[in-house]
Amino acid sequence: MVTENTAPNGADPAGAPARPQRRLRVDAQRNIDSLLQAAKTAFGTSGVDAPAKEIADLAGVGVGTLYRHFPQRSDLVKAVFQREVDACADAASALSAAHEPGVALEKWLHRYTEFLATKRGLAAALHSGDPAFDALPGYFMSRFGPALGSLLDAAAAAGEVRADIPAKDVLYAVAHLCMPGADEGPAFSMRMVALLIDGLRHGAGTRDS
Amino acid sequence: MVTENTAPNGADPAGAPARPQRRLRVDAQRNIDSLLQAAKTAFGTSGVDAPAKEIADLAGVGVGTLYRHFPQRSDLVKAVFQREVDACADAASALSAAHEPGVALEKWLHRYTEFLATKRGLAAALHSGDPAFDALPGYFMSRFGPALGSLLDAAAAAGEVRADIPAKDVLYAVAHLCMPGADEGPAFSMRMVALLIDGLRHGAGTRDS
DNA sequence: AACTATACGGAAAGTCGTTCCGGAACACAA
DNA sequence: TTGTGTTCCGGAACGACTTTCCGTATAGTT
Repeated sequence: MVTENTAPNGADPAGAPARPQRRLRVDAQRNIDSLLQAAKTAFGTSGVDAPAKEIADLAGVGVGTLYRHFPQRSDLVKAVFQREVDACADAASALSAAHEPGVALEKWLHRYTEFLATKRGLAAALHSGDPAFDALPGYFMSRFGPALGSLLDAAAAAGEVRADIPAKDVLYAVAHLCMPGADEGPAFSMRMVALLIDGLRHGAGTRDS
Repeated sequence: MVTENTAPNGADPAGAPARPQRRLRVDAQRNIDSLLQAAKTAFGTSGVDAPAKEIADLAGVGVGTLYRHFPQRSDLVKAVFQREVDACADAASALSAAHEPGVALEKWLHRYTEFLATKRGLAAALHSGDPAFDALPGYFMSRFGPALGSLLDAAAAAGEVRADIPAKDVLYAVAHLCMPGADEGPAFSMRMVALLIDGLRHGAGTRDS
């Protein structure tokens, strides 16, 4: 209670990221940014179990600073995850403003695929049973669902894609495509590819096979 | 090369569990059994990351003994996993011999569900990208596929279930049902439940909906 | 400029995984 | 049973990493 945690956000991951109660000192904010950037990089190269020292060094700060802002390791993982989810979700409206609906949709799906590609290690952590991560899948959907939903709606309104596919299905389909584990086998992936290529884009009203 | 690894089995996980080249000393075999039992328990209570000391204490041996038989942590995980897969798969023929085909199938599915329930933590490890675990999903299928297949065939021959459902689909369906993460949501589970209840058991020839 | 609250850095302490080796236990033969 | 060679056990020792702690440095304020 005394020294209130002034970490990036004190809000629950599922809710809107509330503004911190007290404004952070500028160096603190800068270090937090550096840490998140460094953590993202380190997670990519050394996995989510990258040593704290490695992350701190990469960020150019001491380990004490890391633990000041992210008392638990899961806090750092959550923050990185949310930051990247936000970046990817926000890209939707930017793309939507800069391109035709169909193009925006296509570009965003590529962006989303990139996002998934960097989450190979994180996915395992998310499903590891640690209750600290319970809220993240919900956050994932709450951000990506509407983001893709509006792209899909716009494209459908422009007659470029069919309108009967829920955003959620597309999100899951692509997510499964990018998970080459031994889950469903190639057949599942093929079905999903078919859904995306054949079903989504063309057939805005007609559909064979 | 000099001191050949005399761990539980030197065979590849996907193949048949070959007999060790040299016979183990009885105390060694006993300790291996204790370790596997202890590891199973510890994995259940503390997750797959349970401290080595905890497992060794539970087995009543020193940590040195643990590392003698399972030089890598993944070796222990693999051994526990395979042992439980084997136990569950072997239950199929036992049940088949002791019960009517329909009952045997039902009982085995319950047994399989139990198996999955204890693998919550293991599943995360399996998909963590560690190449040591790459072969396990294949082993999983190579044991459970035929086991369930024969149960399914027998039940189908007795006219108690329909014959057009591959064992693999049932395995995946139940596996998904038992994974309450944020993967597919309740709708997916419902579809799978429907497949199992409605599709599998009744409708051995007819099917509504 | 002086002052205070906040934050930084890295040393130190604690925890856990892994290695190592002296001694105990086993298997086998006589 | 006793002897002998081999295998195996146990836990201390070592190293890597996580986490805490506090003297020092700096941003923000008057």
